[in-house]
Amino acid sequence: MAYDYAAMIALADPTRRAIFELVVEQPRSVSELARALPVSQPAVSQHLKVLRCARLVGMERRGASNVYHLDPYGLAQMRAWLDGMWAGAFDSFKAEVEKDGKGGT
Amino acid sequence: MAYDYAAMIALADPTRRAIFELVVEQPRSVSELARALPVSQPAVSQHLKVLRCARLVGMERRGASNVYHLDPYGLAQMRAWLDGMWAGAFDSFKAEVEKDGKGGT
DNA sequence: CATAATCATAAGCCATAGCTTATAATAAGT
DNA sequence: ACTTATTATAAGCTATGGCTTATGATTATG
Repeated sequence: MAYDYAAMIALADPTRRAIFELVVEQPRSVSELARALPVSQPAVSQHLKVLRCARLVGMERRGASNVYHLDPYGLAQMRAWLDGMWAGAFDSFKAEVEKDGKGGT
Repeated sequence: MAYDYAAMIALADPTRRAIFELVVEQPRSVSELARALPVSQPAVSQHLKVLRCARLVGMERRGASNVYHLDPYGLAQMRAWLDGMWAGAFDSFKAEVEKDGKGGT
């Protein structure tokens, strides 16, 4: 179950980050987001699609509005990847130190 | 001291991720990396520049070779951002629950 | 000193990502 | 039923990002 980096790719775009942070603050509809940002509504919808595929946000219909909310899954996945990478990095570092350390003080 | 997302942007590219993971595994020279990857040496150098600006990797001259190694700073920064986002998300979630909860069971 | 090896930068090419306008679909209000 | 509001998708434009080849600088090697 290799990590597909979708969340990271999604958050690499500044507009998408802005959208995401607004949604994290509180659930918001598409028009709300579009009004709060310097881009068109279709642009927002396109970005929301990417965020949704990365499971960073989820949707809920509310009348004619689509209210987007945070989906913790994407961040959790990302955190898991980071932790794994961190552990691996630490192991490498330790191995490196041990190798160099044989001639040490 | 706002997070500038440089690490996230850097890791959004698949080639750069491959380079980064090789470097995490163990320190490697540019030519080593170029030989291990299906891209040219200049491409590798360009990617390493981005990774270095994001403080994901560091460099050390070793004769005519430039040996790149992991720099924990970038990952640490990213983890800090993630933790902050996580906490914020959790607060929002809590606030949301409390607001809805007033009419509960 | 001459040759080979290693690397970073420059210049140019091209696919892609993000934006726009236009439009169709659904829901609410009158 | 008609109009208004909300949203997703389609089509097209353009800037940008990643790749290439070419080249100059630095270092080891003979």
